Amino acid sequence: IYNVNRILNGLCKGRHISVAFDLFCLVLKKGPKPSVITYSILVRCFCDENRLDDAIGIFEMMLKNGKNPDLILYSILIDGFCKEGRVEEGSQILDKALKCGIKPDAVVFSSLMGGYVRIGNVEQAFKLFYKMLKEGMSPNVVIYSTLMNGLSQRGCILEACGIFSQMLKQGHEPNVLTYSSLIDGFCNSGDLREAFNVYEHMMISGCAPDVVVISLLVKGLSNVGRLFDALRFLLKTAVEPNITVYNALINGWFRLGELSNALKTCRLLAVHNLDPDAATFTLLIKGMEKKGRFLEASMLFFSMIKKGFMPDVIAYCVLIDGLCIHGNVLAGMKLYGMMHENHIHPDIFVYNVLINGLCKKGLMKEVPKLLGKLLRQGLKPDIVTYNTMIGGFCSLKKISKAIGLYQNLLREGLKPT
RNA sequence: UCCGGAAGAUGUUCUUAC
Repeated sequence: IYNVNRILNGLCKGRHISVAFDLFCLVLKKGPKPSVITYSILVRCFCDENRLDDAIGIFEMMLKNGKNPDLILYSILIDGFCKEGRVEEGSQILDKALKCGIKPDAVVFSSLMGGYVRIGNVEQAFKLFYKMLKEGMSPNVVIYSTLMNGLSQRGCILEACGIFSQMLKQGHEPNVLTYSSLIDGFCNSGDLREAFNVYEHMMISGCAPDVVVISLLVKGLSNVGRLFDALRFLLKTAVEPNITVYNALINGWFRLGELSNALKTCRLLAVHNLDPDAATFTLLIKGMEKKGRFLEASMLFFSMIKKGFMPDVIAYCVLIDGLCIHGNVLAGMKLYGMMHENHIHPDIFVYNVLINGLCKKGLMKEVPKLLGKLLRQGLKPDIVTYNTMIGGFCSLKKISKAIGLYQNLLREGLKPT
């Protein structure tokens, strides 16, 4: 079974899910008897594919076959739920594990904390952190970095620094991920000087920056219009930039409205043997829209398809938005239909963009149809949806309708912005 | 003789009062 597990794991890591599953079924029938690790590999595999139901299915099959899950298997499941944003269910799984006498370790805590950070609930992540301390566990660098990351992306850079020094005091060595959280935090709070100080510091401490760190700094400079500083920085660093770094530059040029420099940067990609990705196309589409060049935006979208890139949900969203803002909601709806044909599931952003298009045209009667569709898809109107509709009713002077919606959103537990 | 588990980067929607 040891060797079977190795093969299974290889297949899963290589995303050959159906082959892996066939092998698994074969093993179930003909032996050798699968171990907890065998099941764990499959559970992990389905979690990575966002197929939590199937993951649970394997888990239950294992129970039926008389095996007891261990800490790592629980950890895989918990992490799977957390990564899907279903942290509460993740912690329910932990409760189950506790009842079986399994003690969570730092990995389990970090999964849950990461899950809370992902849904924007840093407070809850901290509660878990304190719980760890109370239980006498010592947090490791992953735990600290997760917290720092949550704080940084919330704009709480001072608190992130506090956690950082706490980590140092406990004798933990920061790594490149730890530093990147700090750098991101300083960039987001507009303190590029400090961001670069951290960068210098990490290099002096013998921690080599990677392309993510470079991209953070390039983004930081680009987003405040310091494109030439960004370029100068790229020349100095030994790290080979990737497409994400170039996209940050392209974004920066577009923010400045410098279409020609944005396009020049795109042409540089070929020189450096880099291929544009979906984000590159989206940036270009959006950039064209900002210049009012809607036809070219649409053409880019279709040339993207011609070049073999399937537009993702964000690319659709940007183009639909452009069309709607341009007043062509009908074309937007057409693209919305096209998404279904291509098996791209519209998300709440797409619906908000379409609803915005309808509201701006005063077509409030059409909105409920879209609401019905998003609900049937298992989506929920968010605060942006409500704001958009409220704005639509207000501009039609239908204040009572607007107030009705406002009360509705409060009832849904949404926070007005 | 390490068969399974955790953290970081680019693109999208509403609002944001001179």
